[in-house]
Amino acid sequence: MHEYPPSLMGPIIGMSPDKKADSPGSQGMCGAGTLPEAESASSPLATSLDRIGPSGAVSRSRLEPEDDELTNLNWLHENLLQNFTLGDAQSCSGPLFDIEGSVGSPRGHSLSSSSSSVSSGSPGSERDPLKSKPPFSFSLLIYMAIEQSPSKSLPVKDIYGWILEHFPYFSSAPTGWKNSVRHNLSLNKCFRKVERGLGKANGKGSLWCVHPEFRPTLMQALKKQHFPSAQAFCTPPASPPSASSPPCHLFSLEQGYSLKECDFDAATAMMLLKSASEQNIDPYEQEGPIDLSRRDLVVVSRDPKQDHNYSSVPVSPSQQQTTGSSAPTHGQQERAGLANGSHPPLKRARHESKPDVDDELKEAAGSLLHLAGIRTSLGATRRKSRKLDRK
DNA sequence: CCTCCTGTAAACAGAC
DNA sequence: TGTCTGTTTACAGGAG
Repeated sequence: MHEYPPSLMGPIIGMSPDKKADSPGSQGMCGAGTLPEAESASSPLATSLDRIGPSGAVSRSRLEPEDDELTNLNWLHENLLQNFTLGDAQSCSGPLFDIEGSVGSPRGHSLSSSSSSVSSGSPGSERDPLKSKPPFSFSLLIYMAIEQSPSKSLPVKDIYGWILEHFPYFSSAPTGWKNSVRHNLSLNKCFRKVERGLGKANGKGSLWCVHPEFRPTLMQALKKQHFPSAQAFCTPPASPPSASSPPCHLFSLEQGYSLKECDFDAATAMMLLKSASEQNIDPYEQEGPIDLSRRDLVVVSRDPKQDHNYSSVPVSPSQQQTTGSSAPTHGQQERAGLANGSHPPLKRARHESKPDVDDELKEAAGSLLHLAGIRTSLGATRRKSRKLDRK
């Protein structure tokens, strides 16, 4: 049985119907939402949005690294991953992992029938990475998008943009994926809605951010999700890959990034590390606004207990531990249970076994550090400064 | 076979 | 009014 963290599993989800109660009127603490929109009047999220075209098209790829983004995926991609591209990756030979994991896609069905489903194509046939379906679930895509944003929060539109930018596959996919994204945001507990200041004056909708409590989970899921089949080829994080003896399996990202999947895993580790370090300063654990650097954001629903559920049945923490047995229908149990955090006992327990997660985090972080130190001194430096910034 | 997770479609309401 | 956003329900398919 795979160990997808329950929280990541499906309707891991986060917002509960209570969410509705959260809406404008009852946004509780955040409702006030009227944060001093310190931001450039034009955009509360200027730091992140200003790089995004009006149409939502993100032009972040050419991103000039921002101090603010020291820990986000941008630098990771740019520095860590790209280094791989420029580095020995090219000299590597071996199975080319397309984005779908040609060696065995974890998930068979493609996003859409129209997709240039690599899996359906004969080997060797058009395996255009740019058109391949990402090996990540929407949850992870969203997660990455949010995490890589300077403010650690993005409006759906920007999430779309990020996904489109990094996974061109979606640009040619039916728009249904957007629905899926929204669906995920709403359902997935890992994501929390944040109210923008100025009463949405700067755009529709709210900002979405990752619930800190689920970061490790997401990290883990990310780590596990990208190439399940590839793990067999990869050296476990425990043994930090050295520059000289890393498994050489190429993994081509849509953007043209080419990296060894093991390295990619290391990238994940990067995130893990970052995540771990950020846990202590997570906005959610603060009394104030969610973002350390941005006080213009207000958590719409920050209570981890304020779980999402389809059935509108509030679940108390204690219930979360024991529920899962009194579910109506299969489907509903599935959803209500996961959605509202009342994961089935087993899963719930798994999710709560933080020590395990921590170990994983540490383990991954360990290899990550090696990689960071060896391959991306810049990244390390940035992360460091980022940390300082946060303080 | 069953359960769970994920993706997709669709309906609907509210906000802009 | 049309579009976007957010929520919810339902269902299908794959994996464990």
